[in-house]
Amino acid sequence: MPPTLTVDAVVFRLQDNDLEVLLVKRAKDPFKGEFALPGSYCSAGETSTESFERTLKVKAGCDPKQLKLVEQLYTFDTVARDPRGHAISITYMGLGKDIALQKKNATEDPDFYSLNNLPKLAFDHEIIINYAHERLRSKLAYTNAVFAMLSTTFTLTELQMAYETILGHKLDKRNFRKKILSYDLLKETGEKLTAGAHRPAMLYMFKQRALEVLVRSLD
Amino acid sequence: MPPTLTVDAVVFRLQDNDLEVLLVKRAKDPFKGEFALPGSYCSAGETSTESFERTLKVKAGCDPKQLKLVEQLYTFDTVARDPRGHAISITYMGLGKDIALQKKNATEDPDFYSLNNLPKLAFDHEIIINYAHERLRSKLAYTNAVFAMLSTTFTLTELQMAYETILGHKLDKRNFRKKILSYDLLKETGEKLTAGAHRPAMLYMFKQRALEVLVRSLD
DNA sequence: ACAAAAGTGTTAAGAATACACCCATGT
DNA sequence: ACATGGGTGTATTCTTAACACTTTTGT
Repeated sequence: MPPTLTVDAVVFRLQDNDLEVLLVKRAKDPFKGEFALPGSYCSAGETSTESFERTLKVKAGCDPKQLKLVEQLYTFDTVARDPRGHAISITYMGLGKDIALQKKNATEDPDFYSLNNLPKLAFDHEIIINYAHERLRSKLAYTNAVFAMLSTTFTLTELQMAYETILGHKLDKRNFRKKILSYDLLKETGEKLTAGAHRPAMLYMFKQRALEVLVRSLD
Repeated sequence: MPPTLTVDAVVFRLQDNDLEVLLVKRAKDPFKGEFALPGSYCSAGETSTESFERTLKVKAGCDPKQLKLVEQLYTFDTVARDPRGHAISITYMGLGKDIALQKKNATEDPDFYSLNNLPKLAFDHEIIINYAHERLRSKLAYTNAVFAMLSTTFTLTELQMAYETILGHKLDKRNFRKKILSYDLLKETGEKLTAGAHRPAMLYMFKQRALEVLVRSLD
């Protein structure tokens, strides 16, 4: 008799220089009406990645193809975690940009909420979100993972702001540019972005929009 | 109907400047008689850590209290992973020193095997072992995790050899000593170890025999 | 006296940090 | 002409890496 197996999804996006996470309002007890991460039971014949994708579609009206990076986080289990009894939850983190939610197809009223102002959460979901945030922060330092949270093209200032938002502190402009360019991850598009009464900014793109691990760190 | 949930254990020890992993010979099909990581089904009412500990006791005659550090690795799942059908495996890594195996109480003939000379393994267990080895290598660089694989007291040469064995390459003696001492993790015991026709070596111990995360890396 | 491992410092190269002004544009 | 964000370089400190000889012991 195996324990109950569930999947929970931590989906992050950047919006207005804020890091936001996708939450739903639970349709059923326990914690009915409270905020929670989208989650559901795993079914036989389904990998946990497939359960993750199904959960996003059904519970949050979110097409998982919009996520540019998905990574398994950790498998949480304690007997007391879920008031219904012993549950084991495999958690995944997904990152995207401009993630659309088809609320009319979603069963649990999904929306994004700023990490700086989280509502009270069901289960141990606040712990899971903090774990995911910490993982994301540390990945920024040794991978190109930000690509998943930006448009295809972006200015160096936008890139720096993404880092600052996720890390939670300011970075030095000259040092940041020197370092990120030294990694040879970016290429100039040749296009410029004119955005107001000031000098236009060069638009860059990542050479690879797939996860790359760097030798030295960036923080 | 949830998928089958199992736990697999990767237990490492250092022996004669070799990194060794605990393997069993499977008592039952599938893969009967082949080498595998100790593993079993999770039961309801049991956390996965408890399943891990029970597995070690029953399958490998290994008292889990001998492990000085235990860490969850990853949850592997693919439909094809186990010929019996869909299985999900939560994997744990355990580290110890002088790990005793009570073979007469073990159901599956446990023993340690060098990572440099692994037999053919059942399931995807070779992948899991490589994943664990990689995790261990990277943990050496930013934590004091080696403590779990050494005696309470040790010489700096022993410590360096532990690093070299796990990392798989030589380190510079003077730089290694300078760096490891600069972290302030070690204290001199005042005792010396006389071990042959040469100058005796100072014995050190870790100030904390629990996981600590360092600011800068050691490699 | 010799063999064997323990112990020890310096120099050079590279990486990280701190820091301030000119440039291109819109109004 | 002025306000706004874009773009750039240097000096200092810290970290890493390379490298060889003396010390203490047992036989």
